[in-house]
Amino acid sequence: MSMKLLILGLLLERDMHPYEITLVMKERSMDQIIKLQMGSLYYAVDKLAEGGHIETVEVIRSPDRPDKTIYRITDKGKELMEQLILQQIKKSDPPYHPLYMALALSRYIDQEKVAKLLEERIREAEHQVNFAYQVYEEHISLVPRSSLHLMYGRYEHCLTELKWLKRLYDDVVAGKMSDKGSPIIDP
Amino acid sequence: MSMKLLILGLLLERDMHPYEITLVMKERSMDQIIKLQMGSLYYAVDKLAEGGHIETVEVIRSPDRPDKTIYRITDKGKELMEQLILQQIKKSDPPYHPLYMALALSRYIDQEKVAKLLEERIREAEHQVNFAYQVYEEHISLVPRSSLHLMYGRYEHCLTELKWLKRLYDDVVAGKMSDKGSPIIDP
DNA sequence: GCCACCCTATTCAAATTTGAATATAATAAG
DNA sequence: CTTATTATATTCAAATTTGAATAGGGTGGC
Repeated sequence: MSMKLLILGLLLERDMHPYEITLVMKERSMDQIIKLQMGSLYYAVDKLAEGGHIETVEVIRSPDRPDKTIYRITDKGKELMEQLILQQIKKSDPPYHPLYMALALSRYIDQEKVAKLLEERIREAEHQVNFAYQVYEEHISLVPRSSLHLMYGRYEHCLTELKWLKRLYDDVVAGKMSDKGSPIIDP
Repeated sequence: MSMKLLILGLLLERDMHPYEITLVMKERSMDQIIKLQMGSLYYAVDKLAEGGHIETVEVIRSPDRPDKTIYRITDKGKELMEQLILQQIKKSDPPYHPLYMALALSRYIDQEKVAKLLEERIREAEHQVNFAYQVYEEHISLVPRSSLHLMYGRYEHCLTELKWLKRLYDDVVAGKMSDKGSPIIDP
């Protein structure tokens, strides 16, 4: 659903063809917030077009390349956008975290392997934190606060994740993952 | 994938039938970490059985109810488990957050509606934080640290989310979502 | 000058997830 | 006593996501 929302949001600014949407997404590092899968994008565009929420402006044909189909958002599309936004704000699935599951079971396997991988993860998480903060800082005077909240929120979530990974790592190398009885202490 | 991991993990403790797995999941509030959809569960069980990672122990037939098929994990299944755990730790997609997208676009629509929904969200988030903390506290002396990290991590993530929602809410009621130029301040 | 890789643009089959339907029994609420 | 909800157990069609395939053109390096 949030792919549809993204498409509608971008078409609000100007008419585009699907591939162009991917470019804009990358430019604005939106691909960090919503997974950019070509298949899903084209699928969502088709569905929106079927439903009359977006419509074809023109098809650009050139002999060597695939046709470009440029779309525009319709009034129906703008209504759908409002609905989708409200719907998304409303529904609050808890943040599912695939690593949680893996970590709970990780004590059954070779702790050295786990530690190695966690190190990599921590390094990546550090990059993500830095990057997210940079993106935030660079946009302070450029984008409306709604977008800024998004960037700052991403920074904070990444930071929370990083701290968690570090605690895990410490326990793994200390061989404590199977211990019982002691609470987790914040650094 | 993490559904398969969950199934393998639980079958490690004892043989079960799929429905029983759902019960254990709820008991341990694992349904907060991984979405519990019956369809997905049965699908994953079928796939695991097909691949020889789990096998049928017995089928209990009773006249009035559907048959219960009880499964056990195989050696091949234990190997798969190790692989899946390492794989999950390795791959680090950034935490996709569907609300981010919605919020970035929310300034285009009626701010009062947004504020109302955010209030509800905040209330829910508060419950989640409290619940997550309770779950953590109650398990301190009962489960190994690997599981405890999971619970504490969940608490922290929920807390980060809550703070974020509150900042958003403040800006929405102050009508600042379209403003530019000022940084986000932590409370 | 050619090899390898990235860019442009889209399509497709296969895997997976979703959401609801099925059918019966037990328990609770009024 | 009757109606509503919850528990038992699984299945299925439809929607969606994934991951890779396609196919020609441009670009940088050696």
